[in-house]
Amino acid sequence: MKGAEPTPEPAGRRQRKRQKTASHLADVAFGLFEEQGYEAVTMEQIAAEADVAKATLYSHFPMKEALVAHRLRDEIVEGMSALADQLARHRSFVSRMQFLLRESAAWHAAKRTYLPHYLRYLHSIADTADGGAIEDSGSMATWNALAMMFRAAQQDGEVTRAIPAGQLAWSLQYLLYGAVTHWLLHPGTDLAKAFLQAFALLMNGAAADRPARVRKPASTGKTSPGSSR
Amino acid sequence: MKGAEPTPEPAGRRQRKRQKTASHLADVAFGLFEEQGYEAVTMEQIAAEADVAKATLYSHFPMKEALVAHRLRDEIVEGMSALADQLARHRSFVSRMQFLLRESAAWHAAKRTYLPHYLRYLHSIADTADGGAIEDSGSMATWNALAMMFRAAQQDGEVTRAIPAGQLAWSLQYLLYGAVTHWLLHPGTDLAKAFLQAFALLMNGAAADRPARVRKPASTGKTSPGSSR
DNA sequence: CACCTTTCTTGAACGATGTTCATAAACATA
DNA sequence: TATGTTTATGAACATCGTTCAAGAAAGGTG
Repeated sequence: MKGAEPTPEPAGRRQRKRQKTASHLADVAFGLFEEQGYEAVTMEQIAAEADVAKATLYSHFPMKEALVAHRLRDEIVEGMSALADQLARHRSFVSRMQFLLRESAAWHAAKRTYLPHYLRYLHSIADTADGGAIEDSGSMATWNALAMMFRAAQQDGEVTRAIPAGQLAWSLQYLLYGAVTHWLLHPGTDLAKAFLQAFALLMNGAAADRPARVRKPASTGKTSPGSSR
Repeated sequence: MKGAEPTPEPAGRRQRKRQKTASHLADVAFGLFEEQGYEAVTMEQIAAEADVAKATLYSHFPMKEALVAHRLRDEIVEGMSALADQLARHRSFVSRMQFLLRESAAWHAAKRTYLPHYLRYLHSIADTADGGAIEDSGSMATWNALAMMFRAAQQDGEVTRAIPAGQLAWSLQYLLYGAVTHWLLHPGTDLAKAFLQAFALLMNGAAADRPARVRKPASTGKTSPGSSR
């Protein structure tokens, strides 16, 4: 029951060994996290437990949050592939996406404690403009899947082709990010519901259904007197 | 030319003095930032320059990013009020919003260097679930303005009433946040354009204009008279 | 005015983080 | 096998953010 390996054969043996020790470190770290809580565990502790030097640990994971990110990224990737066939069973794009969002919400709820640290990590690599580091930043897995789904929906005529699928994907991702943030701040709210609402908004838009109904032909004064907020 | 005071009369004299020293500290910090760059300036340096103890500085601003946030929040608030009358000149909601987004994009471009730190601050107060701290977190100013605009648009019939204005406001905010993040990572892209595209997406949605055109007639024999919405 | 209470400031320490560097080991290539 | 490159090591280091007890200042009360 060791950590999964989303990257099958990296290249040389060196790279493989490096990834192996990385996974080992992440495993050890997660063991300590679940044992004593994330905050209570220090980097030195992790290094000692894994029997490596602190500098070695830092060469793999520059921050403590990166350990969380490593694990969660793996989980996302394998979760995605696990859901692949179930996704294919759904006929329409909307149905597929709603299923995915529900699953995603459940996953978020399960990993709730680690999400703040994961998000902090994602945010931290965003401003260190590393360029290359973003390519496999974990949220890329989600992004790729979403983009593929949007692209397929565009070809099926369910989604407009006027907007690139990639742009739709990250638009949805940021809407979901907002929902997660809100949910983390206000426990008890329904994350799945928020996800679905965000998706519905993205699909249908916020414009009034009937294009600018003739409200206010003159000074109105018609019905609905309560307009002051 | 001192820092503005968005909070006119807080309450007692004590509170006022506290806010005054806070503004003083932020001013001193910003002077050093522009002089030596954000990273190069340390908290001890700021405290020394402002002639207070380090603990005092930390009691006002728990992190270095909070100094940036304090200043930018003030700028946002006064910028909003400065734009209020210009906003009122625009007739339609879409026109108003596009104007606001263009101005906002220009402001972001001007403050570019500080944005990563500001965003990091916003993100940091999100997971410390302080509850009360969020109420005046600076992005609240933007959120309030957006929510009011959406509410007005709903009353004018330009925006659907099926979704609360507040929800629309933070949906847009997270879309804009995504655009800013993307822009910070990829300089040279047009932020104003991205803002306007995000807004257009929020308004019009991503669903295909013609509901499920008859692509792939084999599967569903339905002639699809367009009922998906 | 004298007194008490609350809040803020101060200085100094502290642990943890993240960084640095020279050295040694492991590996790849020839 | 010999050489060069990547990685691991151990130890030191600066800074950050935090903590604490004690003093100073503002506020309220008699």
